[in-house]
Amino acid sequence: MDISLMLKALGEPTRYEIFQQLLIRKHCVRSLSKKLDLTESAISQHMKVLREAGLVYGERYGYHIHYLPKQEALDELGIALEQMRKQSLALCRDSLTCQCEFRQEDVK
Amino acid sequence: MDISLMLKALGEPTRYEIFQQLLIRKHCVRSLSKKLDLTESAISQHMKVLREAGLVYGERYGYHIHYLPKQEALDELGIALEQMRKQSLALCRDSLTCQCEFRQEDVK
DNA sequence: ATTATAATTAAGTCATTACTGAATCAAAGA
DNA sequence: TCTTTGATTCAGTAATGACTTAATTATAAT
Repeated sequence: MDISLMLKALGEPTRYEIFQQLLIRKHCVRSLSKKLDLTESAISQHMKVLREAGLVYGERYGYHIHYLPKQEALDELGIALEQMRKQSLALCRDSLTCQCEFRQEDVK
Repeated sequence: MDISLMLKALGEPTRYEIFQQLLIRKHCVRSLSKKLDLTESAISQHMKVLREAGLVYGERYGYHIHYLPKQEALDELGIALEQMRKQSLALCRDSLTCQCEFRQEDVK
């Protein structure tokens, strides 16, 4: 799974809001469209992005499709972030500096 | 701190790459510019976005400014994600369905 | 003070993308 | 099978934003 792709999907404010709504309860496209005051078309397109990032999936109930967050995606994201957190802590401890190999004379 | 803003900042592939580099060691703008093959101007603009999202900060050493990740930001992001993970788990357990209040006849 | 250097800002361009309305599709229910 | 309904796709538009070059700023070193 592609962390960068997930972040890109969630980095769009409307999609982040959609995702937050899905964490409260499952929603169909129309329900989200009403709640966020956007066309069903717009919501559907956002769902596609979220789906392709592996963040959500849909279950059909009669006429509706209920979308909900994908647990494994959140697990993966959590793991990735925990790793970053640890890397950052290590960096603080070791205080590795950039040697800044490049001076102006090298540039031209 | 604004989670959505952080996700937006990291959601851009180049900025994500920059941030990954900063997790390895501190970098100045020129160093990143060489590594990612972008102008210093472009890097500087990305740094501004990352800085304003609270994800990085800079320390001056002589002529250079060394940028590095901000620990608290990663902590906050981690906490937010852990909460999402738990919400998602609860949702699975309770299987709260969308009532789908809106039918076609309501729409027009 | 003057000079050197890295970083930032400004202005403009091009590509990406979020959105709408209309048309189409796919599954459900009769 | 035929109809209904929700979701998706298509085509086009407007806004956003990533990037470049050139100009400017701010700090450091002499």
